[in-house]
Amino acid sequence: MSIRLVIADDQALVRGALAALLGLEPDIEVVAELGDGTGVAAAVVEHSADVAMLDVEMPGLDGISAAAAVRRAAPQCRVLMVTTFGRPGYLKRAMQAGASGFVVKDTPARQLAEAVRRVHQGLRVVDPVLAAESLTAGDSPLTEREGEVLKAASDGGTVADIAKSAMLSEGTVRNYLSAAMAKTGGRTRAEAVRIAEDNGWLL
Amino acid sequence: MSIRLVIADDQALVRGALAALLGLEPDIEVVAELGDGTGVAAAVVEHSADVAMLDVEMPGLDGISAAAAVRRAAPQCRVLMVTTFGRPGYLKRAMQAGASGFVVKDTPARQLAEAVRRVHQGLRVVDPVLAAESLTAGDSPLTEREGEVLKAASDGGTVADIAKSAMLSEGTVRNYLSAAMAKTGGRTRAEAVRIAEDNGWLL
DNA sequence: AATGAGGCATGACAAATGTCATGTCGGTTC
DNA sequence: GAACCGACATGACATTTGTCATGCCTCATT
Repeated sequence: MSIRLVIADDQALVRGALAALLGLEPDIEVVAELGDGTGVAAAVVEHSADVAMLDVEMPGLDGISAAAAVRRAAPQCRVLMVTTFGRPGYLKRAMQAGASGFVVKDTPARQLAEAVRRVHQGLRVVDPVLAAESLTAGDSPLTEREGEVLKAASDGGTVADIAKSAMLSEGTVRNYLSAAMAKTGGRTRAEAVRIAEDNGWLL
Repeated sequence: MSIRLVIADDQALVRGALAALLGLEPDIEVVAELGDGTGVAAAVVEHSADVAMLDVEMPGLDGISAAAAVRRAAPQCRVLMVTTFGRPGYLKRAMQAGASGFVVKDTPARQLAEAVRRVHQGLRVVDPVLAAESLTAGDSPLTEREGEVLKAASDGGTVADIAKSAMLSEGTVRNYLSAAMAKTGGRTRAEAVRIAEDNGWLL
């Protein structure tokens, strides 16, 4: 009885490579490949998949939301997150969203297949380097609103824009940005955005 | 006589996938794989490669500089650029640096192999979608200094930082940023940076 | 019930940023 | 050679941004 696997990744080349490499394993069968997160839960149900391998960064529905959707729609299906960048914050959020494993993309193919098997058996798989970083970097220090405002700022809008879209006074927006800068250690808004992104605090 | 190919890409999975896919072709032989741009020219010389396949975004030496280095060190070796994002500006700069081809990563494997062959024969290969975008978006409107300052700003530094590192007065820096914003159409520094990056004007 | 901690929200003030008018230099055009 | 154009460079001025003191509200603790 082979493991039925669904793969979602926006980069066609990576998706194809993953499918080809893992499909070679005798005990793994790739039943669906998706280019974004929106259809993942449906595909899992349709093909009664055992494991879903999801990229964190995807257009449409992001990987973490997709993971949550999969868990809701098919609780028996395990989720293994695969990511290009090892942002520590993603790890914790993915786990909270119900993922069973979290590995980075340049893991050797053998270990990827092994990770799929472990996850299928109900074990947890976490890249050790990332786990260590996660402990060091810890959670996001930003409050909900702070993160919200900083995310809006990351699109390059002015304070006035953000204030309007978030229904806040301009002063309040500045205050949140100021707090975000203090907490991230950045000296400018742009720096704060960069630091928060690098740590996976924005998504 | 098979085509001797060198592959450089920072993502191990992609690099492996490219090597595996292209190595399957009977007339292509992958003689070296690199994870960054610094050693590419040396590897090309050492293995007397016919074609170098380079990613644009790489740590260390970027793909475009690496392309130029390859052309200098081994003029008979053709360069094929492969990129994740189709930034129009990269295309032109890559061509000026001596590349013979430019394709995006989610091109089907067959066409990638075909692109390698065409390049090897001395033909030029350009992704048609990208070529069209390149004509629309055109060249970077930024002058040398404007680009330089905008690039410095993209790292999140303050005006004072940039002024010091570029040996310019603060007023001058502000002026360049202002010009860059006007030319990109961005209303803030951050927006200008984003637009310039998306168009491949910064690298 | 009182206390205190923390998130949310705001406005006044200081500091940084963005805009503009101006000037120099080197190359092109007439 | 004169006139012109564009890139480079600067300082003065208006606008925007970042900091701070303050107040309100909720929730957990005493």
